[in-house]
Amino acid sequence: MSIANPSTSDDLGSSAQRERRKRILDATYELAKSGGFDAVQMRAVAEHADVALGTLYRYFPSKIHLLVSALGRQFDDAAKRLHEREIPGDNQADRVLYVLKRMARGMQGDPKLTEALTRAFMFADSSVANEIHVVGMAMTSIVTHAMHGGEPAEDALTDEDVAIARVIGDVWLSALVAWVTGRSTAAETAAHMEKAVHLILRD
Amino acid sequence: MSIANPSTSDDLGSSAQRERRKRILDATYELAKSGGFDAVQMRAVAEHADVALGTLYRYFPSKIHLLVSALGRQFDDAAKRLHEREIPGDNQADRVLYVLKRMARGMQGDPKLTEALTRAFMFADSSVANEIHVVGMAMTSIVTHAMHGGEPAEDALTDEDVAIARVIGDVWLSALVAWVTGRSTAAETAAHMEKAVHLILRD
DNA sequence: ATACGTGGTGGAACGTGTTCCAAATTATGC
DNA sequence: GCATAATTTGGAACACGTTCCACCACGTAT
Repeated sequence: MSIANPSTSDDLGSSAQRERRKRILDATYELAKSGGFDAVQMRAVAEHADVALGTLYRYFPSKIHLLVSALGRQFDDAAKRLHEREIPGDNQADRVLYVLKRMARGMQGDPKLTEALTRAFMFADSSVANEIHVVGMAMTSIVTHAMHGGEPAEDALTDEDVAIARVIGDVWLSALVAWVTGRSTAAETAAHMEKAVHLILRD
Repeated sequence: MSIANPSTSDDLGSSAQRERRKRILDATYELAKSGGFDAVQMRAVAEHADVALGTLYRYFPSKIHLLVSALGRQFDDAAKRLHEREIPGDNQADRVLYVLKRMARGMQGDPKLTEALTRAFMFADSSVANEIHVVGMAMTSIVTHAMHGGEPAEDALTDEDVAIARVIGDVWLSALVAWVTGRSTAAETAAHMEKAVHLILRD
């Protein structure tokens, strides 16, 4: 078995294999985007990516792994993009809210995709720990980066900072689930996040 | 269709129907307790509750409805039990933590059950809104009750109180998911909750 | 008492995630 | 180039959630 840990994107595999892996994630992305969680059917993904079903399962041992990996790729991209710029805002709360709203806007632009990825994330069990960890890291990194104003002084991260970022991430995740599952509107979600961030980050 | 809204426990149905409903929820509970989410198989629930599969689906239109209803029943019970007593602790944070730890202990005693109910809750979509609402209400009520020290002055609930309780509930849910899915240990979860509550409730 | 209608029963059937396997293809060491 | 191992393929098969249907049981109005 040569494909051991597909969660870290850089390592492993011949170029043909990296190609296949990318095709699979792209197909997942497309299907999720147009039809949400239910539309990401393993047979459809395989067909779309032009691999056999067995191969798909060799690369991603379950639908959940597949979707969470796709989510990880997306979060990584988002984190990378955000790290390139300074975050506007005069205090931590404003900057964090700026970033969260930015991400929320992106997600609301692709509700089906967001639904698929969020559901998968919430449903994942410990066998998906690696992939989940990637997502959690990206999330925390995004929030702490915003807290610090986008300055590259990332080394100044205290435990306190990380704890705060994790709490905000938790609230964000819950709010996301509520929105994704149709239990609250985008506006309610935004208001709730605003309240929460001000509660947690009282500069 | 006479069984319209089984989420509010009091209404509807002949005694034979209430009986059936209870048997179904009990069977769900037992199966979840011993085998978790995967063990709650609709055929097994039906057999255990001694009803036909079709009948089960008439009472609960999906596995998710079923599990979330079971969760609602459990939260209601927990809320009722907690409302009967005074909550020890000198400030809001202590009291809330007391309650959360109490609930956590209960849940850790039945990890499989907790896993089943939490997964279902996270996976529920808008068609389960009623049942979800019951759970959310119970959760908020538990936290606000703790904040106010168990005094029956529940009328003094401000919007602020409710918002705070909802944020705490969010963090709790995220922490619960992390624990249930094996991404964090019970101790980590407890520490995280402690941190979060102190962050949010600085008396 | 009888007929009617609502709800329950038993079981077949379908869709989709997942597993498995033999054959075909590709990669690797000599 | 060839032998051998590893990977991919195509497709069958299985499990479980869900749907459907023909039939039965029981309470109620006439």
